[in-house]
Amino acid sequence: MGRTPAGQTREKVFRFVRTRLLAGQPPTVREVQEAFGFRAVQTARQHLEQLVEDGRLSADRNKARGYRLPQSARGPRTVLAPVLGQVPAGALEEAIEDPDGYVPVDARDVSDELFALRVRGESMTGVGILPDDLVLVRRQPTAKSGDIVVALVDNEATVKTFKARGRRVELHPENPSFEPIVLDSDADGVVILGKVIEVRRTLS
Amino acid sequence: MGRTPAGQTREKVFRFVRTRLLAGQPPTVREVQEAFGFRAVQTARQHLEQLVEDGRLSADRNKARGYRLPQSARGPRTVLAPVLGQVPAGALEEAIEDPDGYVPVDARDVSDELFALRVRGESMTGVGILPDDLVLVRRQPTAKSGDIVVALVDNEATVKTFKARGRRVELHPENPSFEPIVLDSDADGVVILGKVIEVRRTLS
DNA sequence: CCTTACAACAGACAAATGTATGGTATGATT
DNA sequence: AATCATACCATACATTTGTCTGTTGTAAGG
Repeated sequence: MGRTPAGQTREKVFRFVRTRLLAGQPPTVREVQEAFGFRAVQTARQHLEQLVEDGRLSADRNKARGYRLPQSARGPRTVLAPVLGQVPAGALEEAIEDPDGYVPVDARDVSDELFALRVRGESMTGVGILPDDLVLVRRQPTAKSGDIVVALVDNEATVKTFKARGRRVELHPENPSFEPIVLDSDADGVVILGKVIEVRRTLS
Repeated sequence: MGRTPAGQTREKVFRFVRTRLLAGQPPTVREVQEAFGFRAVQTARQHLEQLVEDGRLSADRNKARGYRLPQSARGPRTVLAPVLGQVPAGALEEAIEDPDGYVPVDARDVSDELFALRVRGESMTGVGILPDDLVLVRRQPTAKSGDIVVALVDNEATVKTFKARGRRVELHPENPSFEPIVLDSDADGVVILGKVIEVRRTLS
């Protein structure tokens, strides 16, 4: 009966199970057994039970593939946000129906409606938003002063800093080469699509 | 025996299963049965089998909780990269074991080993990498000239642009207020932890 | 030497779960 | 009316899988 130093094998078992769980395929006790070459089911089971006792795993008793990650160890809830290429006039709904792809996002609030947009132009370089960056947007019809928003101006989606100035609304670029857009909040000229909550850039 | 319009129930079954799968908890046939109040296991099974035949699901035969999402219907393969707070001298392995959290990443290559690091300092503002940004890093021991890398200098992880200059290695900041670091590639002074493949910034 | 603790093994049982066979009812089609 | 397809039910069976009981070997401490 080969014997391994204390706790060493258990650590590997934990990683094996965690990997499988994160991949969405909870393992059975016997799959753990085979993965480690144990000749007895019970050996695998003892490790698993010990991990549960240590709080590193949780278990649905008497259920097939019943081992889970406890709430604490669990990763963030991930949702997929559609990546939109073009957002022609008001056609946000349709654009969301036919996205260019999806990106995974850590869902803080599952009720949030998210989408992603690729940035065009250099108007926001001053705050580190560069051309071709991807902005994650939470849909909302209004914004607070200082928020970076996606707004529909002249049938085109644009990323700007939102400023409320009395009865007016200003959309400020963050680049001295560009001019602010000033609009009457009553006018139909301005439509807030949502607020930018994250910026992503892929390198190379 | 109540009867439902053609295909209507099946659609709901599919959504139920998909939701469970995305949540990492594959359902059993009987769980589907109960979720829809079928009085026969077989009813649930027929729906599931039909979905498999339609290519909307795939199945591991004779396995508990064996229904899966087929590759096509699956979104981008999402993996979770550990977010590291501190990376003390060479202790990358240990740091990965005890992360501050995880972020979802679209895994182009599953074999890649990824981790995330929070940026400190303003040395890379020139390329839009600001303090408190999160950089996603693919572990690799070498880099090409021009790559933005995470390197270990004086027991501290730092983000810089990598430049090979003959027998020397240079780590360039992207901010005129900072000085490049020049090192002998032979010396132990430089350890490349990996290459930055993505930059993320959360707003507000 | 004795005790204790741990890692692993062997064999068996029972619950959970996938699968099969045959039947009833309803609607559409011919 | 006859036929066919679909949705559903009832029951049984076989495999997978979780769980239990008891045992062996090794290491550490008294």
